[in-house]
Amino acid sequence: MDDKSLETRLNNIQAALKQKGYRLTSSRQKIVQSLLSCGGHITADGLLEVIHETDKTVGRMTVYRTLELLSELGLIRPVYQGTGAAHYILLDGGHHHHLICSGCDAVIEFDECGLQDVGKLLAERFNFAIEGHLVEFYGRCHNCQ
Amino acid sequence: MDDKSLETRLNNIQAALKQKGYRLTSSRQKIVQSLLSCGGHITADGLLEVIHETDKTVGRMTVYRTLELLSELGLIRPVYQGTGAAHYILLDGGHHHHLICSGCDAVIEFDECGLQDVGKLLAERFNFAIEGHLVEFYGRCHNCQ
DNA sequence: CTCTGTGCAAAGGATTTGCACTACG
DNA sequence: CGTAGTGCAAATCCTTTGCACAGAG
Repeated sequence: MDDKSLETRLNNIQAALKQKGYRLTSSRQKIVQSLLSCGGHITADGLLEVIHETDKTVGRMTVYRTLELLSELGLIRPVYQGTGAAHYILLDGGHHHHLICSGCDAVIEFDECGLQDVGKLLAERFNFAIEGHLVEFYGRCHNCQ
Repeated sequence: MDDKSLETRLNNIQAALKQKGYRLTSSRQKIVQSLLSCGGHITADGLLEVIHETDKTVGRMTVYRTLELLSELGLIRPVYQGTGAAHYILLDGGHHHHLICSGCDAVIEFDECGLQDVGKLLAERFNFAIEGHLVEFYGRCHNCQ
């Protein structure tokens, strides 16, 4: 389900930006690239640090604004993980699934889903245009039990 | 699935607190009571306002701390809804399912789930003690399409 | 060339401490 | 009675604006 290369996903996101009339600036490219290569599950400031490892010219504000933009486009999504700042997760193909350990905040992503049918049912019942979904299991990982 | 009365749910939460050695103060009782009666999906400050309608003696700090405590116990969970402050949702029986409209931030809760099997599979595969889950569909509601 | 996007600094909120006081058990 | 819990105010952290400048199209 999730066998796209980073390259492909980068292109998809850039295409989505372009299609909506947003510009493909070098800052945005670096931000998207870094977000993809680190796999998501990162805060805005955390992402800024990653970016600064290779490029100091991108500013914090641009990271915040780009993440907000990508959220609006439905490409990523902020979630709470532990306390404090928002963590952004990637929404490949509109959905995302993970386990979170409430002990150590470790994250394990998975692909199983089985929610297509439920989604269709809900879309009909509530007259709702479903664009994607997030599934989050929480509990205790191997080490924290 | 979700046919518990407010009374029952209040007792369950209070029992969970007691069992873990936490005290059942009057502030905590009011906070939990207000949270249940408003159905969740509310910010800390929003909840404080609701409480203050009937009781001005509960302080903001206590609300924040109680919500954090309930989160640790797995009884509620903070989520992003729109931007700004964290919204807390109730986790009855460990799980919660809703639709969120990305246009107007309306929330529709539902009971369908069908994730028990997936949960068991994941628990085995990752040696993970699953305590509950959250399912969030997002898209556009009837009015926002 | 024009207008979107950027970066800085400062403002604005939300959440978290530190500490003396209260009250549950 | 002792300790967990509370409330206030100040501190801290995260995020958003205001504005002049830079760069994509």
